[in-house]
Amino acid sequence: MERSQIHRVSVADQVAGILRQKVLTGELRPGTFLQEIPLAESMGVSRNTMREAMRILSLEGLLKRNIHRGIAVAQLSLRDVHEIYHVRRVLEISAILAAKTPDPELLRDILDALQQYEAAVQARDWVSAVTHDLHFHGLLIRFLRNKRLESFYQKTIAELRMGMVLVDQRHDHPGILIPVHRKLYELLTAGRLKECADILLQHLEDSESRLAKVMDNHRLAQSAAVLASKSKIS
Amino acid sequence: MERSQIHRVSVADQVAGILRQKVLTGELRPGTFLQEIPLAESMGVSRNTMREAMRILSLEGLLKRNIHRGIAVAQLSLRDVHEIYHVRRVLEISAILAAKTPDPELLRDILDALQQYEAAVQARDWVSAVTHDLHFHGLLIRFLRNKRLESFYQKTIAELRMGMVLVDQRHDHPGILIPVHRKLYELLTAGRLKECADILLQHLEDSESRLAKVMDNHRLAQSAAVLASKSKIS
DNA sequence: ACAGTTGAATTGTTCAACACTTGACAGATT
DNA sequence: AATCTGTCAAGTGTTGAACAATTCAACTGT
Repeated sequence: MERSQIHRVSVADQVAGILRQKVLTGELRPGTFLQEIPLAESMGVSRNTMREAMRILSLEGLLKRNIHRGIAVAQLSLRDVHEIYHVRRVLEISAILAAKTPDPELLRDILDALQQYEAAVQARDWVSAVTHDLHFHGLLIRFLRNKRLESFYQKTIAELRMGMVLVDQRHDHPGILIPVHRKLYELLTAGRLKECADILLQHLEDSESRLAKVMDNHRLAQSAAVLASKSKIS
Repeated sequence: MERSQIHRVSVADQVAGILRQKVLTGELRPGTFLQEIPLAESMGVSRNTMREAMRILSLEGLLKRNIHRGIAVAQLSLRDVHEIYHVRRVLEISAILAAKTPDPELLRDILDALQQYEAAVQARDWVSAVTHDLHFHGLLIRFLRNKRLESFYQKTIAELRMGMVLVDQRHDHPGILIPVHRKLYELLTAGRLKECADILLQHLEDSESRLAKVMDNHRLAQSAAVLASKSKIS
């Protein structure tokens, strides 16, 4: 019998998973207030179970808890974005430099991710492109062969993705990044790790400043909209 | 009024804090099974609140949850120790290399920790020495100026400390490490970061192999004790 | 205007019950 | 004797209802 196929997960964990999906896909947008009772009823679970699920997500950083005031979907500040990219630089570069004798199977997975990414870009499917882009980078971390670092990295990337769904993906141009990713893969397989790390560092810095710019524009547009609606009221 | 002094923390968080203390000090030893109802009653809280607290600690990695089977204090394997030291190497070395223009106040805190550490060693107070040793290293991480990396590091160190209380501290000789820490501090203040990182790397590797050795001896002693008790039964 | 009060709404916490799993034990079967 | 099977107690998972504590907005009277 396949022991791994059995579905033994607690309801609270499943609810946390569903909620996590909704946050990461942007169905629940940053800043949204979540009320325990309506949410619990809408998902057919008890309030206690919903509280456990929300506790999980708040410990992951996806929800922000204010005691006696409610729970809201976390909002990334520019400072958060800077921190997250700092984490990425530290971990991804460490990972590249650790790829002295890379696992062939892992290299093939990375190539797969790269090709799917390129296909998505060619099809102008930006959402899919972002997914495979992040998957590509996530696979790099596996060179570290360290569960704790991997799960911390994934948790951090989840925060980043939450912030990214907010901005309109089409304002960005992930297609520009194809040559960079291809170059990273080639240097990696060639064992030229130092050069690969340098390119990666540059890539991450570019990526950060591009996202920061988009988010800043978005923020300005948002506050302008708020001002407009306020003047309409008065 | 001092708003910061007001006691606005949920009971579940407080219970989690108390439990965390008990685990880190070794009052609750690795492998101990925790039952919800007796524990909740002993601390005067409800079962649900205790469950929330245990959920927090299990997400921190201090408790291990087996569905329908109970919760136990986590036990570090040698592989875990290796992973944790890997995390330390990656983060602490990144931190040292980031100390290009170190904050003078932080340097003074580090010096304080160093001196307290040396005093504890001189007084043969090993428990205190370990505390200040870990505090010294924890302060290094502040050079990264990154809340996410800092809290991840602290969480990881907590796991390590939990594993360390198990073994008798006196078998180790933290006094040997005084010159290393002093040297690290001197290189750091002199701005000789690359050398400092090299010494630190060496120090962490030594430290890991020393702990691994102690833990392995301890493990052998434990299983020998188990065998002895079994033979006594039969 | 404005400080103080009231009250509805929401979260924090407790309690009691039931469903589901697990592990151990006793009896049946081979 | 060894193995299988059904039963049972204990513990966790989940629910629903209740009450306490806190916040926030509306109302009050001055």
